[in-house]
Amino acid sequence: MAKASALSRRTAAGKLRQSSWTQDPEGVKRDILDAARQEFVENGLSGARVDEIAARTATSKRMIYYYFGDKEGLYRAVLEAMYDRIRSFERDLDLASLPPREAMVRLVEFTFDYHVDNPDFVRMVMVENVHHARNLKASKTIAGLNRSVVEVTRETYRRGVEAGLFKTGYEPLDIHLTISALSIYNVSHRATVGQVFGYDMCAPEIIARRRAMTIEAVLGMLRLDG
Amino acid sequence: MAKASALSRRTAAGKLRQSSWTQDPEGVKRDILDAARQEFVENGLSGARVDEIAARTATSKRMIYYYFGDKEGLYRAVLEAMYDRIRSFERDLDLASLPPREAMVRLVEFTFDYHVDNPDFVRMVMVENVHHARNLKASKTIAGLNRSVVEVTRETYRRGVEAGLFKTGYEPLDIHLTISALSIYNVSHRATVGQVFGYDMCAPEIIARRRAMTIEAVLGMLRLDG
DNA sequence: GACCGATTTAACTGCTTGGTACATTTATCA
DNA sequence: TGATAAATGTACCAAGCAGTTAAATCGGTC
Repeated sequence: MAKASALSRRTAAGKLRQSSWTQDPEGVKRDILDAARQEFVENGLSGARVDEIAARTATSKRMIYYYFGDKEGLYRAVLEAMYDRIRSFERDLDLASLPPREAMVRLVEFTFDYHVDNPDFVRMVMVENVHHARNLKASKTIAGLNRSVVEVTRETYRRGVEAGLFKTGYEPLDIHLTISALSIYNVSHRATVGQVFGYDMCAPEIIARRRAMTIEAVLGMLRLDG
Repeated sequence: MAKASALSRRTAAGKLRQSSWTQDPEGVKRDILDAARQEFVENGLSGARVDEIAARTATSKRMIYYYFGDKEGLYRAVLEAMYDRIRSFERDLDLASLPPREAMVRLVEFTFDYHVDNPDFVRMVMVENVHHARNLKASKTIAGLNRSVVEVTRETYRRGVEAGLFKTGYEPLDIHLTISALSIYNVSHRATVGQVFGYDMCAPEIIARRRAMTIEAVLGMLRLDG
């Protein structure tokens, strides 16, 4: 496939090999991580095959073990890279400048869109849950990371309550979980929903509809008159 | 463990075996399905080991292949049994006798509680999604099954709209998916939420809180004044 | 220009694991 | 009671697969 791209150094049939290559640790690592992400996302942790990951790279299996130790180490590296990415995105949110209600809507939209746009992340989280978050536990980097979203939620909710717009008494984390649940489901359960109900959750108009409903649900939950 | 129960016929150390056993096809099948469910729920499809399943039964590995063909056949059988169970539960719902709003609340409560009470089902669905619902596709039994919940949702929603209680314009299936999303998440994402936020989604008081919020969110979404 | 650690290749290994061959026992029924 | 089919136990196998060995090559340094 796209193996003969940037890192191309393989010969056609193994013969005639020019036996010349350039050192590129970072490039090789990125190449491996990329191939691994695809494979883990596609087949899960147990379902993924190291040989298959190696085949997807421009390098060899040996390098996987050289840089990542073992299969789980590689998996953990992929997981960490994904969480890093979501953290960097969260910084872009600037809700303080918006009035509470609009800020909350934007927070929901952001969360919803992030999951739609990053199905790989959703699937990795799913896989991680199947494995009881064992590798999340083992990772030092990730601990105390996602807290920031909760802080943003807390602040937005607080302002809304203060302005007399939102019902009081909720835990900010619970609000975040509600938003998460409604956002993740549409991606994580595409396959079974598609199969059982014949409903294509990839279709743009359906995604748009579920997005609107998610906003309504969250605002409805927070609304005062009940 | 509980291996030496109803089907007990194993000798202590293999020696001294009395070489006497009774035929019990249905019992053996149930025994295998039970052991398989535990293993698949615990480790997923690829992560599950046939030898481990056999070890959990009172019978031998040979019987698994005798009755279920191969690993995937066994997995499919477990999946089908789970969907059978949820279908039988759905019959217990009698919402027609309740006013629309109360009926909707009860529907949400039922769905929420079912998932909390059947984490195995939730995990199997998760595993199935990791595998792109490939086995759901392969199963004849399951197709056109879960439709009944949607019909119940449709009818309840219709009555609510007619009574001037609910906002118009929603798809019944979308309402069901919203309820499902909020119900499933608390079970399916226990591990990662527990790890990332230190939040114990098994704790009764937290479950109760999320249950209440789920009801609020769904009713809030359906409410007229917006 | 030779030395050295970092990087990379190619071939290999041994255990795991899904699946099977074959013998044996149990129930059925003529 | 003895023939036959269904059910079960035991031992085994071959492929799959994570992980390794050993040697070669590269990039810099003195």
